[in-house]
Amino acid sequence: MKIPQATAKRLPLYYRFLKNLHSSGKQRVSSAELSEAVKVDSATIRRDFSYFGALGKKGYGYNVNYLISFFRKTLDQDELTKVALIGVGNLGTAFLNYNFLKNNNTKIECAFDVDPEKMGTMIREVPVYHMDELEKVLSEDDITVAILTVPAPVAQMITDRLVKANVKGILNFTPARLNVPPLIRVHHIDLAVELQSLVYFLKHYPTVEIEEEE
Amino acid sequence: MKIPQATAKRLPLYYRFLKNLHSSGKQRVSSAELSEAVKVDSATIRRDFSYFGALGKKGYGYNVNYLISFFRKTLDQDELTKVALIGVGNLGTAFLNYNFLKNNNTKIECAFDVDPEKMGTMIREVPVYHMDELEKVLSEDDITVAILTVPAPVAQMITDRLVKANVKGILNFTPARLNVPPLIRVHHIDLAVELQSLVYFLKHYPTVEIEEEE
DNA sequence: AGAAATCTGTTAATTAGTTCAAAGTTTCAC
DNA sequence: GTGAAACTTTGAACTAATTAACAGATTTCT
Repeated sequence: MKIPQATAKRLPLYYRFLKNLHSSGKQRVSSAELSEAVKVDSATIRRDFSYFGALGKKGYGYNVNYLISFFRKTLDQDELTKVALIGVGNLGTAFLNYNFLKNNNTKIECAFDVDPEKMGTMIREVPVYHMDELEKVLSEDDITVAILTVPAPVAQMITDRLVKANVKGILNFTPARLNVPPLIRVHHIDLAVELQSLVYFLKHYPTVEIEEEE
Repeated sequence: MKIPQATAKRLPLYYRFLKNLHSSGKQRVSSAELSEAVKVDSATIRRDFSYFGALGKKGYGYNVNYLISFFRKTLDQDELTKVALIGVGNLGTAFLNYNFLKNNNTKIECAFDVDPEKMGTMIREVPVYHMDELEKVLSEDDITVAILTVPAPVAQMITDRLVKANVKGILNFTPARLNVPPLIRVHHIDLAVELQSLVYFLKHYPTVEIEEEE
């Protein structure tokens, strides 16, 4: 199945809004209504959905329950994805308090930090281990996704360890650009760059309105 | 000047790495070297730079100091951009502790929350006001950029107030998709979607390697 | 039942973004 | 000074993504 990247990035968004619609009692929805909610052009939504075949009915729209169950399967929502959090600083702690599980069936299973004070504690029921135990815990728990919220200077070194420990995907909140072997996937979220580019757009594109994602 | 969006988003990234190069003593740099550092194809870098005219020299590369001073002007780094933070929860607090100023000449000038406990306190030298004072403080301080880290259910209501208070750009960390008038710019950073889409890519695009942003 | 309205699926057109590669400068080594 | 090597600039090709537009299917209305 050849789904464009841009489409793939929107799927979780669709899924979440469909669940909202469902819980507000809606049975059917048109691409135009959904567009209003998720702020994506309705033609784009129809195009996106059609990559998966004919999910809707002409003249009717889409059945909310059907779409939800379809996306649940497509997004593997039936199995829990375990995630490790590396670096329990301010940002890391914020993520530990963020309930990813609720909407996404992803769960931060364990956290790591170098601070001996933090070691052995639990934050929101997530155990915090010392960084030395990284490899051991990851392999025992069979975790292949990591959120990286460590200081930039140590990001590469820790990434190397993650890769060795069989991690396949990294959500990198560090300003560092990571060197990884070809099959490892890294998504960057660079807060300073986001803020800076917003400011740039405001000053230089004063009339246009566009959204992003990153 | 017609700079493609994709290019504009990379500018802050280039700027930061150029400063790194500078402080490590480098005088000149080729697109290939820079590519290695920022993980952007070298042809893309050359194309990006060339939108601004001929910044480099054939056979030589780019002069680091020249590029830095050029981007400093282009990114308006000489004037400080004041930013408001709305919602001093876990994520908001993390941002207050993040030193945007250091690299970007953007500064969180004030923060707002509904919690009366927080009101009147300072976090990292940033004063926390009650949400009721939003309009007053923003207009007094002439702030037009806001970081939104409030609970999703109140995001739209607060956005409406921000817009009325003359805010032009919003960095939205809320899962809500905001309704704003045409001239207001919103960048979304949706943490759950990012994590979810990373997981999707891992399962469905196991062999390809691509990076993202924003 | 028939006419009007709704709304998808998809083809085609458009726009945006990336990458290639030829042409042309500059540097460097000798 | 000369030739080879290094590197940018830029037109052109290519790839990806968005948007328009409409035929065809279904529903809704009367």
